[in-house]
Amino acid sequence: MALHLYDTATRSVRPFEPIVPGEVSLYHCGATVQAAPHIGHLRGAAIVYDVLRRWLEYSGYRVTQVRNVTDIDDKILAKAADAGVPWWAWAAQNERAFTAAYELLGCLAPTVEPRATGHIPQIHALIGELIDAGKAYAAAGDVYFDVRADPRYGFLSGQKIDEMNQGETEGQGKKDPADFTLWKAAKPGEPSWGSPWGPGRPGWHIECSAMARTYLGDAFDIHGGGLDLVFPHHENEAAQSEGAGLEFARYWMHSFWVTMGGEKMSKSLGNTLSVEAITERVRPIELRYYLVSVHYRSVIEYSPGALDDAAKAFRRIEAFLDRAVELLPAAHPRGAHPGSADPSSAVASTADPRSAAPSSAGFSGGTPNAESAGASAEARAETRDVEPGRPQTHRQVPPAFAAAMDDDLSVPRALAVVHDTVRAGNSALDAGDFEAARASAEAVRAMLGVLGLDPAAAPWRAGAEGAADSGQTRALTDAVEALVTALLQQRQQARAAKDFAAADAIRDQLTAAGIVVKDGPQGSTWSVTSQRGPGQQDPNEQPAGQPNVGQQGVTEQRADQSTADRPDTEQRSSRRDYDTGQPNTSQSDADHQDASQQGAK
RNA sequence: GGUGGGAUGGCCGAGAGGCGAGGCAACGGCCUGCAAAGCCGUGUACACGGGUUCGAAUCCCGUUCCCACCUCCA
Repeated sequence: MALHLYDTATRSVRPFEPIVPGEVSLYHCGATVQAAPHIGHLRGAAIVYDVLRRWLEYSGYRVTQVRNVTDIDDKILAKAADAGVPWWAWAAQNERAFTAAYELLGCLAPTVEPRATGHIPQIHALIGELIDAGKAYAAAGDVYFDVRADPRYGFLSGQKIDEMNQGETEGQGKKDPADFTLWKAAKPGEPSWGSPWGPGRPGWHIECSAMARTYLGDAFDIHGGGLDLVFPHHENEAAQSEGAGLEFARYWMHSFWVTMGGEKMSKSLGNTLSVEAITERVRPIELRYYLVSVHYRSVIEYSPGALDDAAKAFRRIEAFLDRAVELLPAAHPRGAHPGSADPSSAVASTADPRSAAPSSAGFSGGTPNAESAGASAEARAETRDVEPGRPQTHRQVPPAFAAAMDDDLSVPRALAVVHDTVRAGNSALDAGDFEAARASAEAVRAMLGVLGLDPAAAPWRAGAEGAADSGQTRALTDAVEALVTALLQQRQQARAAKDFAAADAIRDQLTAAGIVVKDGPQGSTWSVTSQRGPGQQDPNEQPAGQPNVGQQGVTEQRADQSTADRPDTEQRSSRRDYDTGQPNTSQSDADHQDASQQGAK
């Protein structure tokens, strides 16, 4: 089954057929940078489309993704004025906040991220064409779109001009209250650009029509945005572009909102939740899992309990990957071949100097090529066939996962496949069936990659976080490492001597310090956890309030003999490398993030 | 007033005429020195009332409640 998408314009799921075979042009509305983002923005303006783009790319399409930044509008001017800063400073500051949040949540950089103010000439051109076509008219320095001149007006939202609540704007010179502004005449003290109709600035909507045309042409495949943009924003965009004779978008996608207390998250209601507030409670990757785990056309009613559950569900997946790395025979010395064709190893060895350490415990579940031939044959048998001619550079994903994703991005069903695969992998691990376990681990990583949730991929893996650590933090980490290792060695001796009281006392001591110890056949491992895990939070607490929970650490250390003299130390996620040694499975998914975004102008 | 979306087991959340997605929690078991992790097992869920059907959470009619858009919004 090929990709099917729900199209708002037809209110139905339609088979996706791109204009140009093998390529997809995607435009979706990013932020109007009037304030800092909240998690609703991140889902609706970024993560949903990031997953779409990743799935399209996985499916072999070349994707051109345009996510705009609207950096001039009434609210920006008003809020900047309130704050006593220039409007452009206000816009830039918020844009940075959005960018930081997108990155924090592992969103790939779009192909281009154009700003409205960078496209004034294109806007002028479009308005001129609309006037020439008799679809727009100038009045006292303003230019309006003539809604009555557009027979199709309302096709997207189902609104009828005459049925609408006409709580309309101050329309001096408007022919109809529903007419909307293409060009706003300058008011004193406001920024303005010269134009054929006098100085002014673009109205809302026109910038998207102009930018979509600039980067994607007269017709493009998918237009997306939050559901609340359907009307008037997208309706008006379509009217403008079609009015100028452009075909515009073939599919319209709309992501649902995030609610809190049953109501849409919004500034005016004050029920807004910043990324920062949430990442006090869970790690960013866990927040992403939460946001992604609900179908994009369902509302997410935020609750701390649901967030915690999601984080736990994700940790289960992660734990399997860790376990696989730990238990699978390590025979693929990471870092020993800096020139390896495997990008993940290249990234690892440059981004994290510590990864140059000789194949330390738990670092690799790789296997020599000889036996992986069989494994990959097996893996292939149960994975999706990629269409001929499409790049086959990824690990492959189980057919059920692909089917779910193809069915209007049914991520919840896709995640069920992930969890099923995790269970199968854990069973295989228990049974000592390494080939099956390896295949499961590979499949899990492939699926997570599509969702932007592969813990070993770029934004989440070590270096990034580790490198930001100060020397002092590093020293602290080293100290903890040494102390825990020493205690664990004592405990090991006590256990060997069957002095379980002493052994348990040590474990209790560590537990009290927030360190969880796990005994396994290969020795004990430990990890840092907060004393009050997310699950123990009062579910009724005000989530936007002061968070008091530390991050769930994911540091995993071996405490067996080989660890004692291991020179490198680990900080939380710095040792995420789940490469299990499949030959030539390049991780293109892991690479995107490294290409930094040049596009924003 | 117009236009949409929704109500699923203790919680989250898929599904969409027959075969109980998945996760979290709980309980029992296996494993473990004990834990942890993992695995196996355990739940007569589909707002309410009618109807269609051999069969309905899924279709139809009605009812109740919730939300969104029609003004800025991801």
